[in-house]
Amino acid sequence: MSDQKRLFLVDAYALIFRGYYAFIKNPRINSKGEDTSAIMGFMNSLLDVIKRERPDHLAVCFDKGGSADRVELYTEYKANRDATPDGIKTAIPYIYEILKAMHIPIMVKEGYEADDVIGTLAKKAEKEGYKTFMVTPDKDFAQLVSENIFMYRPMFGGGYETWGIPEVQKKFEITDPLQVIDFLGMMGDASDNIPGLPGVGEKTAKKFLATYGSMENLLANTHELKGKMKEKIEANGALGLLSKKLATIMLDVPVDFDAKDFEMSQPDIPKVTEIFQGLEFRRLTDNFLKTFASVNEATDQSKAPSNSTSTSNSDATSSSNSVSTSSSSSSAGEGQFSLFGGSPSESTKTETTSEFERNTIDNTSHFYQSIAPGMATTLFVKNLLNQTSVCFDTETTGLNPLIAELVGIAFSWDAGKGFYIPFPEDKEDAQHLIELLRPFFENEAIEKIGQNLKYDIKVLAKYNVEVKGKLFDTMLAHYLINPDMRHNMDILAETYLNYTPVSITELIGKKGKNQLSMRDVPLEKQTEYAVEDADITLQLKEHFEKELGDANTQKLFTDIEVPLLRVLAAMELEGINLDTDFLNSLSEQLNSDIDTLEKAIYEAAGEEFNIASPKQLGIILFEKLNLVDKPKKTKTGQYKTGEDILSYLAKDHKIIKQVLDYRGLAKLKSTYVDALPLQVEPSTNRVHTDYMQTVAATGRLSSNNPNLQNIPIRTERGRQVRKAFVPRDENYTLLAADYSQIELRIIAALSSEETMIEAFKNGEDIHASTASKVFGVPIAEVTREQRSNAKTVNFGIIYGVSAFGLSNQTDLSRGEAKELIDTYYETYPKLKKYMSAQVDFARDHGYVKTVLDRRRYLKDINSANAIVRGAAERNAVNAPIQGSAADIIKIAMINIHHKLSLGNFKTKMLLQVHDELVFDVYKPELEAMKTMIKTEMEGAFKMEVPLDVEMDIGDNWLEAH
DNA sequence: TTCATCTGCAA
DNA sequence: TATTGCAGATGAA
Repeated sequence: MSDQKRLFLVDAYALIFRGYYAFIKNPRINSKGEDTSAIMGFMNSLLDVIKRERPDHLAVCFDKGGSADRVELYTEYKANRDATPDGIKTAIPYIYEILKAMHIPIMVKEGYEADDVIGTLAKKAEKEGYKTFMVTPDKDFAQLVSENIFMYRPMFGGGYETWGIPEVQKKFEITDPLQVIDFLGMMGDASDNIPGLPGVGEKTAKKFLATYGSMENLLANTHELKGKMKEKIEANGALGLLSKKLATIMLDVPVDFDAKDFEMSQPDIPKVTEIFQGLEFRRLTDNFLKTFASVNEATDQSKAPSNSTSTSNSDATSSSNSVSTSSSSSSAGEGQFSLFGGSPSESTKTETTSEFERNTIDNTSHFYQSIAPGMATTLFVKNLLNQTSVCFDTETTGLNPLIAELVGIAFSWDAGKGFYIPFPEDKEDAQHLIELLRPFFENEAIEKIGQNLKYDIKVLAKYNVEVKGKLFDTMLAHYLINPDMRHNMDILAETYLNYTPVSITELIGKKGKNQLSMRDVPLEKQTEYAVEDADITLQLKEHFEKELGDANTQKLFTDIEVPLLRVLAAMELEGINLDTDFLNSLSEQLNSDIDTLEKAIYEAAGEEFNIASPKQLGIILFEKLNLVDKPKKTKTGQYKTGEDILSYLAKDHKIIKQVLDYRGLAKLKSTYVDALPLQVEPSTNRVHTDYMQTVAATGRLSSNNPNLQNIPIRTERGRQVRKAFVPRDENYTLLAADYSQIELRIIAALSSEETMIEAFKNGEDIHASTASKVFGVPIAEVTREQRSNAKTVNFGIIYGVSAFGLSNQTDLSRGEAKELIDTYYETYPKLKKYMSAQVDFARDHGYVKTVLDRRRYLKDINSANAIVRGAAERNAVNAPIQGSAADIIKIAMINIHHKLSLGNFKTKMLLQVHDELVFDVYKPELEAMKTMIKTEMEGAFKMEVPLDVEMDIGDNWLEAH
């Protein structure tokens, strides 16, 4: 490191936008209803830069009034930008105010963009011997990079990358950073509306630059090009030169660089604190205070380390002494920390080394420590067992719990403090170590806290360790607090603790080629990361425990979601047997049928093309064959070729049916027949789906890797796939049990619509019954078509269908559809009343709820935008119904799982498909299971309308229906 | 390689 | 201009 002075120039708007959108799924709203996401995001980045780099010179640059010069050159410049979101507009005055209070200079020049201001300042500073870092994610700045000017780019997932000349050369495949201008000029920039050369994208631009070096040289040598490309470029030379000008950052903005003005100085701490508190930034305030405390410290020492992590070694003997001391006086919870060397400062003073190296990460905000193997572990576990509530987090070699190996486990039971037990690679040693921890995990009296405990439970199950006792899963808690948001820990930490944890990407890199395994991460970093996660999770728990508040939500959490997590873990570990030979032979049949259709389609089209490409297919159908006068287009301007559109055209040309058939078979083959066998887990020879418990806003589960909730059933060909799902072996049979019309029963019960309730009580065919009533014919005389239309309305009602939607869905005209809906509501008046009551409830309370008081918040219910409001109103009706059905089957699953384990049955519950459960039934247990499952499912929730479960068994999933 | 779009499967 | 999901193929960047 040289003594060269360092200047940091921050591209304010770029970071503000970035910060704002980072929170877009979980916007930060304070108690005054202000959206503070943009301010928070920006301040996080700014403090992060200051903390990491401790710049001695710093300024923040804004745009003002756009670039007069560029707009003069090209009126369309940035013309297609969406309006700045309100959340950003309102943030700007605050950010100005904060920067002023922080004594950070704000650079802004009317009629210039921040790019130009930054560029000009960077070049001036360079002349005065400064090293400049441009803090921005915007790649356009790469053109300014020189020996003394760098880009300092925040990366997604945390961390920064610095781009110097070599990085820019590599990234853009050029020799001189100035060529970035030619690059941008050639390929254009959609976000700035810079046109670029038509038909030139990144690849071509790089190729051109490698050959010609510049835009001008390319245009002078177009004779060397050929074909369409030659024509296009020759015709658009002027456009290319214009684009280059637009992409050039100006270096002659009338601003002065006077080093004194840019020196970092002590902020007005009380003022900043006051503003932060007004905005309700609690953790950010702490972070701010700490950042400036450490900046001062660093300044004092003149040469500061680049981070605040320190390592020290100390021996196990000293800890063992402390252990005996404090376990004899194990009353005070706080005192137990003295086990491992007393207060942090005390522990770091210990300097004795031994083979038991210990890793202590200690800064002003936290104290994290890894536990050496041997004696220290035993002592640690002893301490662990004295706790009543502990947060833990497993670190493993991968995401698949069936094959993941433990790399370490972090524990925390006191905010800001925690411990990490690294695991040896050797399997026997690892098993030996986990045995030491078994008494903790299997202790019924200790509450276990975690984020996504289903994962940890599955990992530990592979080591034959059961996690017993009360559980608190922060992810599940937040799912109940606000199901529409996202629930990953990093976002929760940012939202609720104003804290940005070390991201996993920063630790092990992006997925793909060079991603590290957690094992390759140095112990110190593992400790910091893992314990931080446990620490944060613990703090989130404190937060959510209060926020779950409402007694009924507590109950839903404790009695449903948490117990269900164990049930799901068991089902996922169990997996299901798949007959891959069967699927392989199915694949071959499909192949030959697809081949035949393909040839027929090419024949009918008169040329070969990619049938699976909607773009190419659209051109064939609507431009070549001119099948429709005015084909519908998608919002991106492509022809719509969806099944609903094409099926109307089937009579016009034989190619349509062929295409539809082709699509059906190709879909079947690629999505199911060929994909499923690849999902068989080699170590178990079964398929293990992963149920997501916190994804669906209504309370449903979702399934992935693979998704076993969308296996075909409606078409003959498709349902063959179900034959591939088979029992464990010949001693077992598959049993499928599904709720009959559960959603309609729920809406009937919730609305107290007697007519419909009676029909269910009498065991009538509900769709025929509805048809009989709305069409005014005796139930025995209902035609097939009438029943089908009634069925469509019955389902449509649940989703809030319109006459338009219904007419699309059926053969009815718009008028007929409207009439049908009107008659429907006349037949079932209370249903209509119930629906408006739900919407009213949502307007008044901002949420709707299910039978178990699961809430869904509908922020758009009072929106001025009719489309947005309409969607919220449909949600107000649908969410309680779909959600209540989800609640009910969850109850059944928990009770059934409980009965299965109590009775030590060999029968296992394998799958859940929203209203259906699938079991691998041990044949001798069949009769008992039939009774038990039906009883539990039908008895899961009592309503005015009885629940009805249909079940069947078979040698595969299809037969079981 | 990554990402958005289109399409289509289930309840 | 019908709810909730997941995922494959394509094609642009």
